[in-house]
Amino acid sequence: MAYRRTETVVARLAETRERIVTAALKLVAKEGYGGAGIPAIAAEAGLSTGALYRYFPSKAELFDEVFRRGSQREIDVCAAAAGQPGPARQRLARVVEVFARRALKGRRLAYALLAEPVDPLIEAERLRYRLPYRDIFVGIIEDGMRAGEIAEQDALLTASAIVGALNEALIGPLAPQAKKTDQEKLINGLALFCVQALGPMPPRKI
Amino acid sequence: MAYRRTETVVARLAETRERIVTAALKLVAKEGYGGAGIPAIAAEAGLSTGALYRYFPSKAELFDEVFRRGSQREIDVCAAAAGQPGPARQRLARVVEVFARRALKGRRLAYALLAEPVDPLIEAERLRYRLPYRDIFVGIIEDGMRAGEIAEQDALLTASAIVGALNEALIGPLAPQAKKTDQEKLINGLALFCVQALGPMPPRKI
DNA sequence: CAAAGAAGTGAACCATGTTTCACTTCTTTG
DNA sequence: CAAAGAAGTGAAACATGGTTCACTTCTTTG
Repeated sequence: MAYRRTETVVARLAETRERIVTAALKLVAKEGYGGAGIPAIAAEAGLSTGALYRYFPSKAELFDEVFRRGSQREIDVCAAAAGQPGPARQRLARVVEVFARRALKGRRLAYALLAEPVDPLIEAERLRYRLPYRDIFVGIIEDGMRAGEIAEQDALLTASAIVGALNEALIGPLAPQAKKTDQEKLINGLALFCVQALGPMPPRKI
Repeated sequence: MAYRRTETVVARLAETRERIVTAALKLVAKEGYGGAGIPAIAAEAGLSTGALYRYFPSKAELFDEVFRRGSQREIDVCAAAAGQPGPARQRLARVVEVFARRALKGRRLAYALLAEPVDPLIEAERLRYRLPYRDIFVGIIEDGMRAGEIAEQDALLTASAIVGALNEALIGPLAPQAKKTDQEKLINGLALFCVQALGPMPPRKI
């Protein structure tokens, strides 16, 4: 027994792993998936292709983590916006605004995370990372129904539809070659769309 | 000059071309894109791989046509539904219902056309084939605005959002492994969502 | 029916990009 | 510092699947 992982080594390994994810994220944000092959990521992280495979068993698993990282902050911010007190419609509008505004700000990454055509393998990952958003909306809608602020409905359906609406409406403006549109108008329009989609205030129960 | 294309030959060529597209469509509908490689398509159409390339210069162009075919009937039906007389909201609801109902009926193909993860190359085609739907909705919305039935709004934005909402809400139920849900409920829910998203009837102009 | 032009064949080719592996370098321990 | 176990290297192997091409078969015309 002549070698054992020291704390130092463990820390360094963790740091390297971190560097890999960061490098991948950086490349994706800068050049899209086209520029984010394994050799490029490894180089960007400052290690060899082979070494990368000591940290991630496959590209798919690497990108699983890359998506988690790329999305987590956004999801957190949206969840926080959703958690603010207020009527359901207002909360929904806030989340939509926050989501759209941030996406438009970090265009390249948002495009990659939401819309850029990618390998089927990675696409499958990406679909999964929409679920948290859907769930945020489900929460708001259910709260609204409980509070009698919005009509009874299939919260999952409405929430899915909202997620789809946001994505699709943003694809165009997020595309790298898109010409600048009036972002605030877009954001407000989207928020209005989503809030209205919930339907009118239901008649008060007696 | 010892050979020229006879009418007969021209007809046969056209027929072969047709067979290729049909074969591709059939394979996609049956097994998804996984089963729809060039060799498989050629075999299904009853000719060799090489021959196929006399009809289509590349896979992308073949699939361009495959999408056109796969979508055209659906688009036509939706356009017809959109063309029926009536107030904009009603027309929108009709289109949504028709679209969703037909998608749920031809699940496998609809899934392939709308949602299945595919090569980036093909994904790009697919994005293009959403535009006709968007344009149908744009038409309805603009009519509605002109008629004072719905509030002034960015028709392109609303239409895009509707397309996205439909797609996303259908992905789950269309997925091959999805368990059956109450389709009519889904369809009605979607129609309601979309109609409500247009906003309330604006106050009459004086 | 011979010549010419076109269509058809399918195995080989190629491009792309992931994954492996024999080898080197580094780190730890007795 | 020698031995052992890990981590790192990077060129080569591999996998996938679209595309090509030298050759064969078919069709037309004089």
